[in-house]
Amino acid sequence: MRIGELAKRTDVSRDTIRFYERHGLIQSAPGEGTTNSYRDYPEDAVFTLEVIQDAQAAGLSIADITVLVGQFLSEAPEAAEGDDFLTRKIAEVEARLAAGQRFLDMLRQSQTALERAPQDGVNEVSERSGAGNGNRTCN
Amino acid sequence: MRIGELAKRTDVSRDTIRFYERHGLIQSAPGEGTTNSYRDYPEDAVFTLEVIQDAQAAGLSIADITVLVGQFLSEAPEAAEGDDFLTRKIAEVEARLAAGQRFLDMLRQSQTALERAPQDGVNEVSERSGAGNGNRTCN
DNA sequence: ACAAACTATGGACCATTGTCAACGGTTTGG
DNA sequence: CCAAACCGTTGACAATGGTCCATAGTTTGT
Repeated sequence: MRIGELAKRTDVSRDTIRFYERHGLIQSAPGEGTTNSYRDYPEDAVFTLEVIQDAQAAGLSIADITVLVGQFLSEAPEAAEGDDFLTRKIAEVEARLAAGQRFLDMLRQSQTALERAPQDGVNEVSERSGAGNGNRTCN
Repeated sequence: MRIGELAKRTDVSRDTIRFYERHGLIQSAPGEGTTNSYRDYPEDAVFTLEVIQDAQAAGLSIADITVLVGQFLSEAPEAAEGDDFLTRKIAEVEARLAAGQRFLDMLRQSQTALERAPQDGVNEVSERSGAGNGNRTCN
């Protein structure tokens, strides 16, 4: 497909798609059997772009995503160093998601507090990592 | 406490602490009863900085965090608009964490696949949002 | 056939989030 | 007392992740 369709289907702008391509995140081929300069994006570029969105939500950089997406979508005979990288990134993302979850819990507590006292506004939210399910890890 | 101690206790550099302060994320007072220019950081700045780390892991910008931290740590009589902002941010963070979790699941699947086939490297990981607990939301 | 819509390329530009260096003043341990 | 370590301010610098513009060629609907 051409870049416009890909952009529409993934909600990623053309400029951003080209930016990703320049950085090696996705690939395209010269248009099959045409003489123009239009590039042709494979069907799975849609999937790749969706994964990239998720990976960014997980806090990974373009450089990291490039490596990881390369490991997903192609053969990966570099089991030794590749898996090491993968393991490090998993730990990193786990930590980040746990922290994000911690913050989300705080936001929800704050919202609850506001709902129950809509006029006099003093939040008694404090004491990091309290009891209950306050600091569950979600693994 | 002074900035050096705060930096050590939170693992946030002095420069970054000052950067946050310039952007209104934390406050300091002129040193109590001293004539020098040293600032004094309250004890709860440690907590605030920890929350900031978590909030960044949740994908929030400095500007957003400034607003939210202000709502936590001070009185918040603006229930109407404030809670609206809070609600939007909660939804945003929920979506981001769900996406991040999706990606983490992919990483783990990829790792499992690599472990079971350490030499011939073709990952048959595909088909977004599969069965099992693959796309649980963690809420 | 012709305008509207699409495409590629190149480089400029931007916001965000820090980081660093320089300079001069302050505190503190020995 | 003196050097080492600390502090504040200013302003430059940098990496990341895009976004925009101009220019020029291509496709497509009517």
